[in-house]
Amino acid sequence: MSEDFLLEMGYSGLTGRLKRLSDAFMYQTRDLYREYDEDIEPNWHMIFLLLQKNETMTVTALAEALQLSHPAIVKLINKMKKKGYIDSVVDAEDKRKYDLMLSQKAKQKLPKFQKYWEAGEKALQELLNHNKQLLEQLEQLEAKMAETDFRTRMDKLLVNE
Amino acid sequence: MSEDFLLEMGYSGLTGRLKRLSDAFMYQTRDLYREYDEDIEPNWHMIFLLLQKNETMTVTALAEALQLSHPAIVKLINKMKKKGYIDSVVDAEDKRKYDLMLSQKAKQKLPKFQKYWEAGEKALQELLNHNKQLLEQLEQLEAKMAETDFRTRMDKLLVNE
DNA sequence: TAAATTTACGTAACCAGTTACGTAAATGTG
DNA sequence: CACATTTACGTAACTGGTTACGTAAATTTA
Repeated sequence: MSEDFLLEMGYSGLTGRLKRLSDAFMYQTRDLYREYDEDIEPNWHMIFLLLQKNETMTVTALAEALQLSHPAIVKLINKMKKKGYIDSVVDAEDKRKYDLMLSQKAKQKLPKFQKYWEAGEKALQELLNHNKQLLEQLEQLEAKMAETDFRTRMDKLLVNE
Repeated sequence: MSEDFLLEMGYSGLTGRLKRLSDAFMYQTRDLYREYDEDIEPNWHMIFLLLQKNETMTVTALAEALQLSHPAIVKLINKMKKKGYIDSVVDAEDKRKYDLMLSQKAKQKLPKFQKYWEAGEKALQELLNHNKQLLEQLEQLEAKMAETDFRTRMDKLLVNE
């Protein structure tokens, strides 16, 4: 038996391999943060960047930008608040909304965090042989999924069989 | 603001995009199974295939073949047992081990399941434009990660800075 | 302007993984 | 052969997502 069954399985193994890879990146990044005693999580990265770029954003705006569900953002934000990285105020014009922004602590720590993020980016570039082929392939796949998603394609294939 | 921040972020967005993609495949496949009233989960696919190929396997053997932790396999297997797809007997020679195998129900349902899996494979081929470039790119990435993982590469880059 | 609808956010319950720890069986060793 | 070590599996607690449902504020509409 081979050492990696998913690799053997060609197309059918793809989804599992994507999962394994994304998990590996996440766990390894988290390990590194812990080793360096930083109380941040890997998936906060993009939240930090978005709030750095946009000053204030709402839960919904973050969810759209990252294409996650709003409860996912709520969970993230609550943890970041608990650690003191996020401040929020009720929106003046729409009391349903919270305007989220980086705290002083976050702004102060950002330069340090940036070093980790840069290291991550460089490590990724190494892993991808400094070319964007994988990125481009993924972009094509994402575009195709946006046209007609996996579910719908399976459905059609099952019906037309 | 762009509609997809991760896409904008190049290398840094990659890990999030892998996560999104693998989640999308999983959720959409699960939806399809539910629509067709099949009480199976997406991640059982490879377990079914492995047990079809190998007759009996232990928890550890499955974990190695799929490169998952053993508790992950235990959880999977318990659910599959609960649904009656897996039988297990204590190994005759080593009482710590369970020999896992497909139940009669599983064997009988396999041809039906195979149709879903084939549809999934075809849908994936469509999404990949019937070429294996993405698979190959991923394989290279996996090989590089096996050489020196992401964590170690980040570490080096941080130290040498 | 009153009522219906939509939007923003929160909560609960679920699924998929992980690491850390514990126990019992098998194996290695003095 | 007794004891120490390793291996196989199980359980608990955690992270990261999801969908489904509820509530309050804003907006639309009759």
